[in-house]
Amino acid sequence: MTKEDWKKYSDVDGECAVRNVLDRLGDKWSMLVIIVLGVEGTLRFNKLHQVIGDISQKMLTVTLKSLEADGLVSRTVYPEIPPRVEYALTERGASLLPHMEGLAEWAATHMEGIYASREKYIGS
Amino acid sequence: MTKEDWKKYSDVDGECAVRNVLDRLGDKWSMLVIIVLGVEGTLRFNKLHQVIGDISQKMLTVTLKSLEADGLVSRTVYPEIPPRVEYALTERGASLLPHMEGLAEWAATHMEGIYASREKYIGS
DNA sequence: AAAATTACTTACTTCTACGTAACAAGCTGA
DNA sequence: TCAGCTTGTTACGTAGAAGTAAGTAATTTT
Repeated sequence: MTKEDWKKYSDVDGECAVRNVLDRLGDKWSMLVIIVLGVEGTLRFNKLHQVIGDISQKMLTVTLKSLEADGLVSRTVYPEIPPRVEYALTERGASLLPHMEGLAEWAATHMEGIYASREKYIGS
Repeated sequence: MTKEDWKKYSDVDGECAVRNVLDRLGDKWSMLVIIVLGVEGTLRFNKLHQVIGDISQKMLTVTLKSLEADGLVSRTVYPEIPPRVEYALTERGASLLPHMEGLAEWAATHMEGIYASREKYIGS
């Protein structure tokens, strides 16, 4: 990726597609949902809720909707009573997994040093 | 990365180091600042401000401080008048660059399909 | 007839990230 | 003497992100 390629990521005109796409993944839960679906495979709503643990029901639905809108997660409804809805990564969502794994591995590798830095740092 | 490895990323007890580290990078400006410093090399405050274009002065200082606290960016003050302060990536910050490039390339590749998905999607 | 199940929705409140604009320090050149 | 340069800080306000808790629908179980 060259210097020229990167120029376009600072959107002076407010129209940077890359930033627009990544902003959605930068919220509190999207990455985690993708990772969990990637690791566990297809999951129902309540199971997802239980695996993540500390997400509220509302934020789980909101996050899933946004991921579904972007075509990263598929939603399959089985018209039974009580209802059954299964969530899974789409191909596009799965293609994102390696990058998230890369980031997470980086974080796991460096977190000790980062914590040490934070403690030493005296903000003005 | 195995299933067991990922288990720890859902922090039921509120203590997930990976999430703690990545949360700082998920804000509006951190990734962009790292990318710009990675591409352009060492930069002074005002130059950084000008290259990014649409960041406020306050958010640039806040973002830089947080990156400095985490040891991702170095800050060098030259005691001159008017002052000169240079920012650059540390080794740790530079080690993050490939992952960001990976993400950005993924976004550039998929943004067209994602935009199409968003338009087709009818949220309830 | 009451309670449980599943997958949500809605209303309300709280929190925090971010933006704007003014001010500050300390020397320099007009 | 006074505006101007660079790198910030401070006070203040707001929009949107996120949390809480209750409600809903349709059916089976007790």
